Amino acid sequence: MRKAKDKNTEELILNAAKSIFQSKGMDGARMQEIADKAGINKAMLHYYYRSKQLLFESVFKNAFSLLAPQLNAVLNDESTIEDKVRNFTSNYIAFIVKHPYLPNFIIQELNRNPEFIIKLKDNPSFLNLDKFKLQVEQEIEKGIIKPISAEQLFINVMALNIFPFVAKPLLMAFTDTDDNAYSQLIEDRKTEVADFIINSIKLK
Amino acid sequence: MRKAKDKNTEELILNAAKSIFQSKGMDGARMQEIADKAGINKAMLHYYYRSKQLLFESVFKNAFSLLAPQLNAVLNDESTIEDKVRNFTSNYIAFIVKHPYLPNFIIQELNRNPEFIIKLKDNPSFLNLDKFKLQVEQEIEKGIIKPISAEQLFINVMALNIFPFVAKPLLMAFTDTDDNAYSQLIEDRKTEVADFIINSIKLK
DNA sequence: GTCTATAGCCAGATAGAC
DNA sequence: GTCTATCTGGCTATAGAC
Repeated sequence: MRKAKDKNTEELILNAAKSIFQSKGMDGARMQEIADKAGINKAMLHYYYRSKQLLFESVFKNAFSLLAPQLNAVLNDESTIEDKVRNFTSNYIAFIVKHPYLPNFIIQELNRNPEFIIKLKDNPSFLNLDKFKLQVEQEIEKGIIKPISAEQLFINVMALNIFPFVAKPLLMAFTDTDDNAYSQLIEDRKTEVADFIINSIKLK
Repeated sequence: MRKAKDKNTEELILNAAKSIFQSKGMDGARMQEIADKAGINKAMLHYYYRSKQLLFESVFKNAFSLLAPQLNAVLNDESTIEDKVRNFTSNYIAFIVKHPYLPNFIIQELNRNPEFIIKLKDNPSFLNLDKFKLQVEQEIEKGIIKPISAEQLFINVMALNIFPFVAKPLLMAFTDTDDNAYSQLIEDRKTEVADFIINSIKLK
């Protein structure tokens, strides 16, 4: 039975770096703070990852590789659009509740450095919407859903699911809710969002 | 007839700071870069705004005061929910197209420093959802729209309108579009988003 | 592999001439 | 009000002992 203490140093550093980078961003993070969190000294960070930039990239790729596969799995399975929307909404919200800093971290750092995504797109496991597009067109033709562009539908699903996490402080202020009430709002969205989307696109 | 050159130094600095802070964030911005952009030297920044922190706060409050009044105006006018959704969507997207860095800046900096919003909430012109809530309840009762919580509806409207700007690099990659194609997607959303929402909540 | 000490640089802030 | 020059502190990164 392994304890956390058995983790090797490299992993300790990566976990500490994840936590600091995701809450403060590349520019706001301090190597000293990462070292403190990992319980080792600054020199070790450079010994294992050479520079702040390389340590950051390790954390970023690691974070991104958590998000994309889940999206792909849902988009490319054999279920109907309606089921895809329901599964995605419920699963993705549950996932992000466990990793609340993740979407904001990804979005923020991609805005800071948009060229960065070019590297990611080379990866063969990167998101591919082709199958989803085809399916949307087919269901429209069959009269199952109303006409909508697959891209717009995809953006809507992403927006409705992810935005409440990214803009949490702003939305808490606007809706005048505290942390508990806001968590409840989010919890409700696991089904609310799917209903909202399905209501909009489904033909009676 | 005033030329840009007639602007006083304080304003020059604020505009330069706006541009740099909004694209790089508080931590990524450099006073030297702001001075260069304003065409003056670093000492002047401190002469007028004392510290980086205070200069940043001026920019932030300035940016925030652009967003909130527009929201309030739409939410508190006398039109129906449907018209509110249509007006808001079309106007807000047009507004953000002109200030593309604004939403991301606000969201990012509020995440970095969530206590900051407490100061903003004290402002009497801060967003108030009471009237909107009442109106949603009334239209539900009258059978004009389907039952939905006003907060969830509000979050949905915000998410669908703002997220495409905040997550632009990510969504461009996922939908495999270039800058022009993405601008077109956004342009289409001025009506698409309103239709999407109305379809979902309106009773036949 | 892990540590302490420090090099070297860069950013925010200030002093002081004009 | 505006400038140049400089201080001061903090940060990344490395040297070198163990």
